[in-house]
Amino acid sequence: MILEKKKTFNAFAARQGLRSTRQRDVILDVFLATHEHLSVEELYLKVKASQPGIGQATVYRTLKLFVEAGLAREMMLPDGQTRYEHQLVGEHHDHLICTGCNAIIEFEDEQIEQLQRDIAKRHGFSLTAHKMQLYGLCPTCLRATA
Amino acid sequence: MILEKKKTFNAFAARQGLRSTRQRDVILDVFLATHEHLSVEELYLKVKASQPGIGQATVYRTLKLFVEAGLAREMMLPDGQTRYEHQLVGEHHDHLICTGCNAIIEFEDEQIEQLQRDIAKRHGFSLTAHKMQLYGLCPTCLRATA
DNA sequence: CAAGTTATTGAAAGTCGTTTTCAAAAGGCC
DNA sequence: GGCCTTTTGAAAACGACTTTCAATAACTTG
Repeated sequence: MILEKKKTFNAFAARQGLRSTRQRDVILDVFLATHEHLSVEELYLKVKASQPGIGQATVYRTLKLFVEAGLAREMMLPDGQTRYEHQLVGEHHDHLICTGCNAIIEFEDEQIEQLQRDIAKRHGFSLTAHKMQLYGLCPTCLRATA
Repeated sequence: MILEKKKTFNAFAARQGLRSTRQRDVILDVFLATHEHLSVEELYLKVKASQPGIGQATVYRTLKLFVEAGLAREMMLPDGQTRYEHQLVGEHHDHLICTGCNAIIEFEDEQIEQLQRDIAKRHGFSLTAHKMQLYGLCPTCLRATA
């Protein structure tokens, strides 16, 4: 699966006439090895740990490429940092976010997606993307608050 | 209705021990007179037109108060600016956004809200808020693209 | 209503995430 | 290996927003 993603990126790079560099390889490896919703800063630290000397700017630039290549998705939380998560082709999930501990739970709901398509259709829109975040307190934080 | 909102704010101000100032009155008037999803910058320009000398910082500070008072809602679009819209008590709508012309259409869907509550419940969350944006092309932009 | 206390203000400086600039370095092609 | 072009890192620039701070304005109290 990681190999598959690397292929996806290489295909994209070839299509765009991008050069293959050590930096991009490292950043892709680091990104693919994670499973959280990481900020650029966090990614940058991991990258630097594995290859000191790689600059932040390169990490920023490369993550944008991943989005273009379709293997990452940007998400903006109210904390003001852009975070990146893996994007599996054809799959799109949404987020349930705990405002207590910032935990993020992913979910998918085909019924909601269908209703979203209905709404778009009703307004004559051709839908290309959507974002949905539910905010609340997770069971642990609820218990702590009570 | 505008009067009602002013009362809401005054009540909030009194509760918080806030002082009543000319600046806050002006900003509230300007805000209530709008019907779009305005950025702070846009609001600031309108405010300055009506009362030159009011600073940006005051507009930023005051809009946050409106949110706390429950009469405005923040929304962040991918353009990086925070926008504010009116918030009617008990009503919460979502947005359908045209990526061509940036038009914003508001909608409400009780079915989706119910499903959201179900999802939260399933994960043991106590839901406090949600954000949902659908992105696509509006009929006009669709026609222009074709 | 004057005096004192405290909140509020505007301007400017500061933050912080992100982007751009630019010269040096590296990649790919002949 | 040379040549042209992309990519890079460091530092500067950017832009939205927040903070600082001294001046000013709003309540409170006597």
